[in-house]
Amino acid sequence: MLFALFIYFCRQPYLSSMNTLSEENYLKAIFSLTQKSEEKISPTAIAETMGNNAASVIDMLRKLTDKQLIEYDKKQGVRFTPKGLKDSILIVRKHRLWEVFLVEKLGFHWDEIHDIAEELEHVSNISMADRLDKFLGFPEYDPHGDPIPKANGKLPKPFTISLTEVTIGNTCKVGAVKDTSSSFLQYLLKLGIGIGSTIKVLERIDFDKSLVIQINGQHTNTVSQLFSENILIA
Amino acid sequence: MLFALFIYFCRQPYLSSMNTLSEENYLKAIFSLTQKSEEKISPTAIAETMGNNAASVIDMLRKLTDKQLIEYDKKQGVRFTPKGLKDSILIVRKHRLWEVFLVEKLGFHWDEIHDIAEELEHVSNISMADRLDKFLGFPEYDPHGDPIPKANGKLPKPFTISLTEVTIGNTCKVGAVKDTSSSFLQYLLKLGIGIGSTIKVLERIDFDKSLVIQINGQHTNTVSQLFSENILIA
DNA sequence: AAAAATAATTAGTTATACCTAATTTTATAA
DNA sequence: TTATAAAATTAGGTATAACTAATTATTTTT
Repeated sequence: MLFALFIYFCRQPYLSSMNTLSEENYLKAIFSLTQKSEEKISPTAIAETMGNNAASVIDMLRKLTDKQLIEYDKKQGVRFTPKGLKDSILIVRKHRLWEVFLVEKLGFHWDEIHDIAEELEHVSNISMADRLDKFLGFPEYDPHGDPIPKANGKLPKPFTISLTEVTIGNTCKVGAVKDTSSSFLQYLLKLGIGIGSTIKVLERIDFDKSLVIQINGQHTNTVSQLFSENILIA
Repeated sequence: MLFALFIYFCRQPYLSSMNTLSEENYLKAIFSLTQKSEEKISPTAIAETMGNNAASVIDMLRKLTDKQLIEYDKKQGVRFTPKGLKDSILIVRKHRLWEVFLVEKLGFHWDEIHDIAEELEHVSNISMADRLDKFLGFPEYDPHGDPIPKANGKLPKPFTISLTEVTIGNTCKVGAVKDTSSSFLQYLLKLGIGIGSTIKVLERIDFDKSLVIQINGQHTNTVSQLFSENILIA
């Protein structure tokens, strides 16, 4: 009898250990917001990153709270529970590992991989991430230069200094791109800029803060401020 | 005006070129039934393979018919349209290629891969199958010995002759397993039998049609009729 | 401090894909 | 041929996860 009660009270939280596709996408969006800024995470902000409706977000926040993946109140915004953080990091880990796979093993270009990895990241096998990690040789950064969470959840140091901050005359290497939209990535491809490319900053135009840069010691180009802000140096 | 009408009438069938997860699972189930026997494919049979309800199947058959993936009437059962067949074969192709990947590249055992491949097979990028195929060296058979459809939709010859048909005293090689359940695959693992293993049939027991076999020229074992029926020889 | 704007929330609706139960149709056996 | 069983189908319902529109809270501006 007592045992039955025990079972009864243990049911709820442990039963729902797996997350739905939709839940995973919310976790990912919330995680991405925690990385992007220090501000509190609001339903509206989540709706924006997910391209959906705040009302839908509210619904889901209730669900994620019930599953003890997040805590939410209007004052503090959304915050992860330890379990929620762990789950989110695993999704990001899988996403970025699959991106490496798609580029290194299947020969996709870096502007094609995001959407594919969005599908692959949800594959639920428990040892998948670790096996993939090993197979790929434990890469630290994905093809956009984003740090890949380790098996223990730790993230390698992300690149944070943008091309706008490089002193005139200095040379640097591209560590990551901030914007990962196809249009930006394809433009970079056209300019011959990729992760590891060498960029020498020749001149800064005061008028609009555009930069004249030399790419891989070869051709020079003028690039906009927006462009420079989205190049992070190694 | 006429043009607007043209657009209007063209909408429906072409709009819905991508299939949902659920639709893909039905296509796969129907395909698997076409491979297994010559009988007409009934809603009940589909419900059985999918482990769901015949009423649900009827619903989906209507949807797949609307999308021009199948044709269905009670007399003839379910049959693919060319488009439906093409889509199904692509799913099977992806499933089996991913299975090869999971075993060859990630080191999974053959009893672990089915469910993972069920998730991977739905990844929708148009060049995924072909890139994966190339990366894996264009394998002809998956880790269970099932033929992998080629890019043009053609299937390599499947293995059809079971161990029950091997003459006493003869030696054969395992080409495929019919049953791919974990319990069977794990038992085979325990016996040291895999694809390519050598089996010599030493004796047939009249009473229950069990076989005494020698595995890889080493140890001998007695196996049931059900067991032998599920080993297909190369 | 009141008005206006923005954000959060609720209420009610929709589509998908499943379900059960009841009914109709078809096939099989008496 | 009729009774019975099995299969197909319909009707109606559920959960998920989205939506719109309306309402309530909270900020911001005046």
